[in-house]
Parts: sequence; C-alpha cells; structure tokens
Amino acid sequence: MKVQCLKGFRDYLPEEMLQKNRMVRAVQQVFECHGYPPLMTPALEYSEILLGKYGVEGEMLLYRFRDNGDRDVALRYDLTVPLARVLAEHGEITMPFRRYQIAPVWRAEKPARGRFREFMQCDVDLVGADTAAADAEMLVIGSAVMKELGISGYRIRINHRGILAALCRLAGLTSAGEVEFLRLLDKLDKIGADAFRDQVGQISGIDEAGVESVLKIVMANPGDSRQILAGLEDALGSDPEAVSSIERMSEVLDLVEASGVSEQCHIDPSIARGLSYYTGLVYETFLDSLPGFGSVMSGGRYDGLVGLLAGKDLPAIGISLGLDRLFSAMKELNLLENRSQPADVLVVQFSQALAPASFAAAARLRTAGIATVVYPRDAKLKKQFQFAQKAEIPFVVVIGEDEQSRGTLQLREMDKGSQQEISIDEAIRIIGVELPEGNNQ
RNA sequence: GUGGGUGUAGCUCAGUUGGUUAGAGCGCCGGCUUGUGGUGCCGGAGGCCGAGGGUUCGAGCCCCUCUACCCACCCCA
Repeated sequence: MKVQCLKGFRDYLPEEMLQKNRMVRAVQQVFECHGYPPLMTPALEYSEILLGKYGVEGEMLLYRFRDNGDRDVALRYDLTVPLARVLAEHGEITMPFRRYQIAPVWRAEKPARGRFREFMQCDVDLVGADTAAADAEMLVIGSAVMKELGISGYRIRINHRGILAALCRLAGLTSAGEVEFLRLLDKLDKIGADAFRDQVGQISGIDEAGVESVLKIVMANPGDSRQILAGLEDALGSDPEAVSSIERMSEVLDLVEASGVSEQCHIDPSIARGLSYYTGLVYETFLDSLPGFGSVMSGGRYDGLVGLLAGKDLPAIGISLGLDRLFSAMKELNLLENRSQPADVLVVQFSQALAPASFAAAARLRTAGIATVVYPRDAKLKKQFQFAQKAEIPFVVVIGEDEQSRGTLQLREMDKGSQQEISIDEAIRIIGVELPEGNNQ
C-alpha cells in the first residue's frame, strides 16, 4: 500500500490551517457585516438536482455515484445550485433573501497550480431583486473581502451577458456558434487578434465584417469603465438588449462609486463565463501579480436557475471566492502570517513536583482569555525555551521553587528578552497590553 | 484529456562515460555540567535512490510500463 493523499486533494497541516482559518474568519466577518446570515447544505445532492446546470463540460466533472440505498447522488459542484434547491424546497423563505455559505465543493478536474478537486468556496447571494442595487452589492462585498484579506493588487473585470449576446449577433451568430465564439473572445487577450480572427473564422455562419466590429469594440481599451460603456453605446446602440445592459452597468457603476470601491472594478466586454446559468452581470477577479492563477473570485446574475427547480423564476445574483486558490496565491506571494500554533504564553514545567503550580497559572491565564500551553514534560529549561522560540510563542512563564514560595512568577517577553518577577494578576495585565490586536486564535 | 519536464534523507538539491559501504546544506535529536531561547563548537539518527519489470558481470545513472508532482494547452474558483 502506498500511503498518499488522493490526487487533487490536499491536507492542511496545523500551521496552514491556522492561516486558512484566519482567512475564513475575515470573509465571514465581512459577509455578516453586510447583513448576510449563514446557510449550510449537505455535501451530497441527488444527481438530478445538479445535472443540466453546468453545461456539458461541467457535468463531466461531477463526482457521481450510487449510495448504499442505490440513490443516484453527486457531490456538490458549487454552492449556487444547492442554494437554488433550498429556495425551491422552502416556500416559507421570504424575499429578498440573503445568505452566505463557506463550504467545500468538488470537481473531478485535472489538478493544477491553484486548482484542486476539493476546494472551499465562499459564496454570498442575494435572491429576489433584479436591480442594479443587488448587482452592485456583490461588487461592494467582493471588494470588502479582498480588502479585509489584505489584498490590494487585483481587478474585478465586469461584463454583462446582454453585451455578449449582442456581440454574437454583431458577428452574425445565432445560438449555434455562440459558445465557441464566446470562448475565443474570453481568450482574446491571451491569443491575440490574429489568432482570434483565424479561429473564429472557422465557426460556420460567422460574419467577417462583424468580427472586425467586435474586435474594434473589445480591443478598444480606454482604461476607464465609463469610457468603455460610452464606446459600447456607440457601437451597439441599435441593439436593444445591449442598450439595457449598458444602462444597467452604468447604474451599477454609480453605486460602486458611491461605495468608494470603484478603484478595482473594471468593465471588460471580453469577459465570458463558463457556467451556463448566468443571465446578466458577470465578473471575474484576477490578481495583478499572479494572472496565471485564474480567477479567485467570480460570479454573476442567474435569474433562470431557481426556476429550473422551483417552476417559477426568482432573480438572483451571487459572488464566489475561491478560498483555497487564494490561499495558495497568498502563500506564493508571502502574504500569510506565519505562526505555527495559537498559544501566546508557554508555562514551563519546572519540575514534576511544580507541575500543579504551572497548571494553576495556566488556568488563570486562560480564564483571562489568554491562549496558553503548558510544556508537557519537566524538560530542561533550555529545551522549553527553545520550543517557545521555535513556535513563536511571545511570552514564557516560569514558576520555580523560589517563585512558588513567594507567590510570584517569572514573565519573559521573548522578542525583547526581558524578564520580570511579578504576580499572576500583573502578568495578565501586561500580556493583555502587549499582545497585538487579534493575536488570539 | 493532449504535449513536455521532474521524482535521490523531513526540506532544497549534488551524484562525473553505468563500477565497491549514496553525499551536502538546512531541519531534527543529543552534548558543551548543575533555573532561561536566538549565535558558536562537537556528536548522532535518518534513504528498498517514486513503484514494477528489462538490458548488463554490475543500474541512482540505460530501456519499457505504471504512478505522483511541475509547466503549457483546455477549463475554471
């Protein structure tokens, strides 16, 4: 037997888990700060719930099997379709409905850098409002999450399905070649205009003059979202769907600007999205320093999805942060705080006879809310101090015979190298003052 | 899934045209005496050389298969 973790899956060792938990807490805090309560759904769904929602490529990536009761089940592929199922199943839910969910999803893809078969998604969705306010709220939350995570070098690229549909029409396409056309459009900045012309030219029914018009629109890069919208208006002004999409994006920009987060939000008509359920605004987020990592946070409006399960449509929009991918990116960029364990204080065990004194002190410290570990053996003090140093525990408490008889303890601050003999109450006070905000795990 | 690359100690890697008991740095453990970390010095443990098969008197090194990882394509979070 070869002992190894399943391909595409990964272990998070304690130090990494500490870092990942910090990210989860930050995301959760931002979501709740925007008025979103949590939702939890099972990892498994009936296959028929998930089938027909992700397009043919997505469907092939489902982990699907028969359970012990011979039910046809699948691991959830995202958090959006399970949300739609909940909405369809629970008629008592009132609109507008907000929820967030931070949970793993599974896709049987070929693993690569920043891409796993099991990964944590952080989703917020707002159901029941097809408005610019709802659209903008997603971008506001997305920006807030990135800020809270300490990431500044990124851009959210925003488009609208209506623009994409209009571009397809401009290129002479009906529904037939659309998927292929949009895929190439999405790759345009990677492959370049010539390769685009070349490959798009193979789609049957394509209009070459139309393709040039599309290129002109998409390649025009004024750098400013308002100017891009103006350009789209000029070029697609005769297409009613495009006009209303442009108007919507313009309203969204108003609100994003009013929220003070327009810096990283950019209209980009070349952004397409793979999942087939999107109907309106769509967006993807790329890190400036790691563009090859792919999108770390994306989503869009999906006004038709709930209807597939509920029988009647409900407008909805959401955004999803790929936490594991972002974790990998931040690790590569050295943006994660390194701390191998959560204790702020090590209480040494001076001798076996003095272990009760150490335990008593530790109990007092913990009652005061200070994360504390006691060294598990009466090893040499040198060894115990080395442990504290390696584990980056900022304080060490020593209680030997002398301290015990005087009712005091030695409090050593590791990075300063300073030490003082004081009472436990004084120690609690000092540790409370010295510890940086949020250091407690 | 397709193409290319790489698997040698916990980690990063050396290892000469195939030739005896496979190396380094870092890390780990112990020591440099008795109540205190970071540096230094000394010592130690730890490898079926990714797995299986083949060629050869002889394979870490050559060939085949498998597997894992990395890069590109593809797609995405």
